[in-house]
Amino acid sequence: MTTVTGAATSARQRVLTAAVDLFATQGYDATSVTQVIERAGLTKGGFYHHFASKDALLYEVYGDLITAQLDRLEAILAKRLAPADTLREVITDLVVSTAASAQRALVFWRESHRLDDGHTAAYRAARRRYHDAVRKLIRSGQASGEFARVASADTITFTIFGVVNELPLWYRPGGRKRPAQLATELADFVLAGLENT
Amino acid sequence: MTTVTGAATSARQRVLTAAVDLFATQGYDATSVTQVIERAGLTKGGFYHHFASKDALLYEVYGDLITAQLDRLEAILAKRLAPADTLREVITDLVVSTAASAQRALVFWRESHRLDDGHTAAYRAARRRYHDAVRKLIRSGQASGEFARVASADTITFTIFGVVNELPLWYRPGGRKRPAQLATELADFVLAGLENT
DNA sequence: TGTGAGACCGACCGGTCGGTCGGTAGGGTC
DNA sequence: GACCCTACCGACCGACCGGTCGGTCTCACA
Repeated sequence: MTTVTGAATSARQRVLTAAVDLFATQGYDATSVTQVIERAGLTKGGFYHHFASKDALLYEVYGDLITAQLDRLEAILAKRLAPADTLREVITDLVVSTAASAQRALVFWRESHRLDDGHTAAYRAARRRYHDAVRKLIRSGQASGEFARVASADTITFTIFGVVNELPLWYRPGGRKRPAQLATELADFVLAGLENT
Repeated sequence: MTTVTGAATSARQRVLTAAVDLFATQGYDATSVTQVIERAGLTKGGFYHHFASKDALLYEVYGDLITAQLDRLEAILAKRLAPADTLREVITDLVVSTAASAQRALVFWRESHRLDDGHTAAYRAARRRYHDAVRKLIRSGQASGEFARVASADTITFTIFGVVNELPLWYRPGGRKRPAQLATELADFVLAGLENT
């Protein structure tokens, strides 16, 4: 009922915004299409004119976030910096971009297990691609002797993605720490753990 | 329909087992009571004879996992070991106990946002208690100079719980690495990052 | 043999869900 | 003015949801 947005935003955009809000706070299943359209200020018919299904909406919520991250990953790798510098840049980008889209990241990540069909298989593949790149990076750093072998590349990779994926759960945009500072701290900590003494 | 269990298991236990399985793979909302009872091999009436509601079932799934973890935390803290040794024991217990109850941990943690009522507020409090204890431990280690100040205690705490909470997503009981080894690697890595050089 | 209690059954309830569809309002084009 | 197309409306649909309830079966104990 209460249309939140101003005059000029498109119905489609209003639906997306409302859906992210509701999905993030209530979860996907617990949010009805009716709730979404009430907040977005349109009707069932209008909704289904723009979106094929409720699932399609969830799919779109995540949208290009992961692919944009992947693009920037490739750009960082292309610079061919030393492993430590590469890893620092990768971690920083992950933290900053996840914090910037915290709500969307939260929704998709919490709900992604429901989406094993072809639609989202692409997203999961992208996710794995990112994961593999980081692991390979750590492994090569360990092979060259730049990184310590204190733990396996797998475990360290899971650790990095663990924090990053959970970040939407505790990060608050207005909080004391800026994303850039979080990123620096995390990179410092990870690289300290990898330091070859 | 297909009752998975043998003869002697109680209906109540069969329901719990079936529910954890289904919740873990499909999510709580997407799993109907009918699905649960079909797998457990009883009927609606039987289910509601044992459980007050579907919510109560979710509540029970997590059961005493977190409180048992909390008890062991207190036991470890009571030993009053050096921060590094304490942290190692804490991490080991977290990893091993989470791996041992991976499915249950996954369900509760993914679904816990739905449970803001009094029932589960206690669980969230326990979780926070654990979180605070680890942070305090790191902070005191940093204050005494045993740990490096490479990153804030907050960030390091979030990192530890990040991996642990995500562990149910990638850990496979039959996998190559035993939980104890994972725990050792993680503790090694964290402590390497905290080492004061 | 009688009786009471717990375990369990299954038809049924009101309500809500995601999704459909015939219709309309308005603007661009010829 | 006739036409189409896109955006949007809202009453409606069948399916299924969580939960109820009167009843049955079994068995311990009297």
